Amino acid sequence: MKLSTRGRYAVMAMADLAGHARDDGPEALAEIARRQEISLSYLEQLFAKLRRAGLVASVRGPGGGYRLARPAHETCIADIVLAVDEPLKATRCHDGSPNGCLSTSGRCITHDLWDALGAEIESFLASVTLEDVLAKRIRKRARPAETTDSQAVA
Amino acid sequence: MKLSTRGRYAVMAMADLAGHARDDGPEALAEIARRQEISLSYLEQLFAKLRRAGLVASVRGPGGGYRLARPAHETCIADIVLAVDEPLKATRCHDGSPNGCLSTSGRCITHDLWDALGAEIESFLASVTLEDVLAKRIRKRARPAETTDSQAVA
DNA sequence: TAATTCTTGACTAAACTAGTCGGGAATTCT
DNA sequence: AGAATTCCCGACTAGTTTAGTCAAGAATTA
Repeated sequence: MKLSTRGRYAVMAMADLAGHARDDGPEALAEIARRQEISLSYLEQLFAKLRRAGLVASVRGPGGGYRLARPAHETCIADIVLAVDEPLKATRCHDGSPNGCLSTSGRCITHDLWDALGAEIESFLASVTLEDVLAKRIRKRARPAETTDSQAVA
Repeated sequence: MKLSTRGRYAVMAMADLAGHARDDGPEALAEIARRQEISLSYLEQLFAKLRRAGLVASVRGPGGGYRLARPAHETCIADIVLAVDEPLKATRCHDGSPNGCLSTSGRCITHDLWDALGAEIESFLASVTLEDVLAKRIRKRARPAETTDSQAVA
């Protein structure tokens, strides 16, 4: 799971689309571009990927545009990010882990750590839907109490 | 909180240092570089930042090297990553959020989302210490049950 | 047929990553 | 003192990624 600005632009645009979807009428990219202050050509690239991933459907011609392929409460943020941010090529780890292990031979000391972090991020983003974002229903997950005495950090 | 390979290299090196710390004798960077297959010059850059952040102490001259400034169970991963990955300059959000909001005016629709994600990542990395990594004591946090019917995602 | 909108591919300036290189300063050993 | 070792620091760089631009084309509607 890669986290880049591209993914964030995609989520912004999808949230905008979800918010402006009026009964079955598609929304033109130009409108989204204007509202979200993203260049149209750049948005086109993002939506090409979102369409290939099956997250949006397109309608051509005048009055055309894009609409969500599934309702907002069934489209999660992880899907969007994964659609536009192609999985990072593991430069070093040859252990099949896409989460950033850097050892050249076998699994490195920190392998499990990055695995766990990747799972953490993905599970969080998979738990939030577009509807949640629109409704500002973002759940901050409470942390379970510490077992070791590691210290808190800003 | 930025997540780059630089941060991962730093954590690898710190874990190596923690694992090879023998009673008060400092460990030379050259050894860490050799074991972890990281270029020495690059490691020097990383340790310069780690030293400025107060995570390691240096000893010059023959027999010198670096040692942890605090015991391994008091050094958390978030500290290490924050020390070497300087906070990303917010290209767009002017709302003081360092977590990736992209709106040019005020807080955008997805502002809270990235805020929550940043907190999630940081809280996870703050909960893991170097000792945990060495002991392979990585806790995968269980996810609370869903309240909405958002779907699971690979 | 003309206008609108999506679709695709090639190209690009700026920034960032992951380094390299060269010299210098502190310390210890002989 | 002098040499070796190790940290310290800044400048430089090839390659990649980001965030676009530009141009042409295909589908649809009026």
